[in-house]
Amino acid sequence: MYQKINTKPHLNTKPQTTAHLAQTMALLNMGNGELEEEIQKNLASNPALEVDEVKHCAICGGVILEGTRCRNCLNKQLQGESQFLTFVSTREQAKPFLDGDNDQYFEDGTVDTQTLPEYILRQIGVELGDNEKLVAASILTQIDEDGFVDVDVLELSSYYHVPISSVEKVKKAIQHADPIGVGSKDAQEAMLVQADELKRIRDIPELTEKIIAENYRQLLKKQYQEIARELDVTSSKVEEVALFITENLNPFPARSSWGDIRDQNKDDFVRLGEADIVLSYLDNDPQNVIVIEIFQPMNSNLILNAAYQQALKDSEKEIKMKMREDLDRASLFIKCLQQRTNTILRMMQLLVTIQEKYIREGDRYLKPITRAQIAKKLNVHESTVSRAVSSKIVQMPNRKVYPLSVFFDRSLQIRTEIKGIIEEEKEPLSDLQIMKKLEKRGISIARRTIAKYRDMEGIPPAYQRKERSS
DNA sequence: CTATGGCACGGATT
DNA sequence: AATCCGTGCCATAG
Repeated sequence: MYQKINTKPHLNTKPQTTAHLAQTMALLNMGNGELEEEIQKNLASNPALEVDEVKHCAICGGVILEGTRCRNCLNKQLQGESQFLTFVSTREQAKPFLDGDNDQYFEDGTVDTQTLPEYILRQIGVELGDNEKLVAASILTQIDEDGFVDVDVLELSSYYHVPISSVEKVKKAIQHADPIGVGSKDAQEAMLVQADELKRIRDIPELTEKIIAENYRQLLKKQYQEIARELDVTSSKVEEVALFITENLNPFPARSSWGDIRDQNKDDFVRLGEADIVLSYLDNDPQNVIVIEIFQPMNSNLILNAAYQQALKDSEKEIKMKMREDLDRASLFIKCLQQRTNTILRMMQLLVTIQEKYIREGDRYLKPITRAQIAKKLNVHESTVSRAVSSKIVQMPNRKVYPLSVFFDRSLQIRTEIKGIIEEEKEPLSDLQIMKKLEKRGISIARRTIAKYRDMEGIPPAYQRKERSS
């Protein structure tokens, strides 16, 4: 049904050669971040490849004059009876659709590794001696994109011939510099530093640091009652601390924002503004059709360098060979890119039709599907779907960001069902009782599995759910 | 005796 | 071939 929308002859689905095949697969595997690097690499190494200043719609090929979406396609698709619209957009065009409140060291949600270390160094430079500056620089070059670094104090101290205390002083200085907490080993340490810093300015809940330090795991799982039990305080005290933490501390100091984007699996965080695919409602009205936008990492399309093509004709025979080769590589690369976009596009159209209810109405309506089923419907190999899904990030109409694999989460639906049951319960229900309730609704799973799902959602066992706030 | 969590097995999925 | 996920069994706590 959706094939009708895309009647673009130059987008052949079947790869021609093995080289084509290999490259397409490689590209498909990449998220936009990697893809951008790959494109840059090709641009740099291949003179036959060029960036086109004129923006073309990747679907209909028409020129996009202004605005964010191709009017041609919009109109054409609106006239058709499709339940959704599809676009291929560039980052620049997409900006208004992404959350744009990034601060100075952010562009597209990633840290500019040039400026963050410099920024910090400038702050702490005055209070450090020359040797200490070297140590600071060395630490700062090692920080990762989250601003974390595992400082090997001993090694640094012997390498730069400074006392261990100096290295520690430097580390402390970095941690207390502006994005407070950078230079820590992990999120836990970063939050401790922030708590420490805040303590100087105002009062903080008394158990804050103890809980971060000793009950970190439970904290992530939101098992407040359990923590309260262990520390022998009321659970409202613990909740107070938890609230304070979410409101005032930032586990990823080098990132600008953190909110509901947290996945239950403790280290699974997704960055804002990094989406490869954005789903939204037309004109932001939930009544309207869903708009699918696939992002290209570059702000323009790639084309063959016309001058280079021209030059080929006038060249000597020996260079001709090499130039010919460059041109071939360039056009192959472009083809593969189109292929990648096209595959993702087709897949998204199918996914959105299947999971429309989930997208509009939430977790309860996610249908459990597998990549293999999608592959069958699209007539591609399942590994192709796997690649297309992997390392892609999708932004839902409600602006939440998830890995594309949410569409294939087999248990999400049941998990929310369980959450619902527990929220409505009067008396805490044991896992076994929940199981029976689920069976009445036509869902049959093992008792053990309920326990697992509960755990994933961070819900404590029945005997700890005695008093409910709310 | 009941409720729950740890470990590990086997089948499905990637 | 590697990984993920549901499940059964068993130990432990209450």
